Amino acid sequence: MVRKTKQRQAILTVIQNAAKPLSAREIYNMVKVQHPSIALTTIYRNLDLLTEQQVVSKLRVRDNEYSYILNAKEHRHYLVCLSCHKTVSVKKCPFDVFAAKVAADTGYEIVAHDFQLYGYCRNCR
Amino acid sequence: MVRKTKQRQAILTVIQNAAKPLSAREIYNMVKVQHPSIALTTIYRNLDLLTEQQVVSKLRVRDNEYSYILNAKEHRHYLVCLSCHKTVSVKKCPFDVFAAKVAADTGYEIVAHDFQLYGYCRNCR
DNA sequence: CAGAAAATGCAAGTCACTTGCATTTATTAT
DNA sequence: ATAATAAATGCAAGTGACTTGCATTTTCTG
Repeated sequence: MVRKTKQRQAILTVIQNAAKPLSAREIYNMVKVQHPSIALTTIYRNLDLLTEQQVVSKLRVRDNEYSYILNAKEHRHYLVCLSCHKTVSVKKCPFDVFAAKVAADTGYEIVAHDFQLYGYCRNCR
Repeated sequence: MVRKTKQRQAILTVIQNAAKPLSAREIYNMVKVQHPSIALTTIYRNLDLLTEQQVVSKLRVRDNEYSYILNAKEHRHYLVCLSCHKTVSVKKCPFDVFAAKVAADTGYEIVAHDFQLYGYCRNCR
């Protein structure tokens, strides 16, 4: 049973209002303005929960560096600028078709995929 | 100037003889048999170097969990069993065609991508 | 409104990886 | 070969993200 807590709502509000994907630390700092006593633990626990519930996506910005973004209605992938971290989403996931073929070839049941693009945005080029 | 050291060669040998991708810790444990005094630091430094040189690929098994695999001649992607970690490679990278379109749509210069499939192998299903 | 379960905050812990630095070792120029 | 020098190593300590245990607080349900 998942309860509606002030902390959880504050975290979600921050993510909803963000112009870009935020790291756990950034979310922590922003939520702290309204909830000075909130613990980092709470941020992590809620981000895990929200990710499980598919409310947000945990996005890998680079090795061991993740940020969170509100989920679009449909499955999305992201293109992250290596310089300024500006992120845009890619409309269509090209892999659903591909996945079926790989499954047939390998005998694996494919249940998930990661796909992430990296580059430089117009400004940073 | 990159030198040929015993440690570096031992690390590479371990990776070459491995039947599956190995984590830094696994490599450390295996190299230690021949080089008991080797430091974990050395493993990490060499894995970074070998990755830069594109001798090996750093493969993300899951969040914050990486393993290393000898590079094939060509660009590859991998399909990892979530249960037993058995890994197979996917022959063709489906992304090259897709990339040009995304670049045109977004104005980004795309320099890298991650693509990883997850599932269950025949045995684990 | 009471009781039970869920969530929080705090402190301490873990784990992978990094850094600084003195020492060793591989290459090179002699 | 040998000495000079630059790279690589090993060790110890540090970092940073995230986790865990536990007592306390809060939400929800009956």
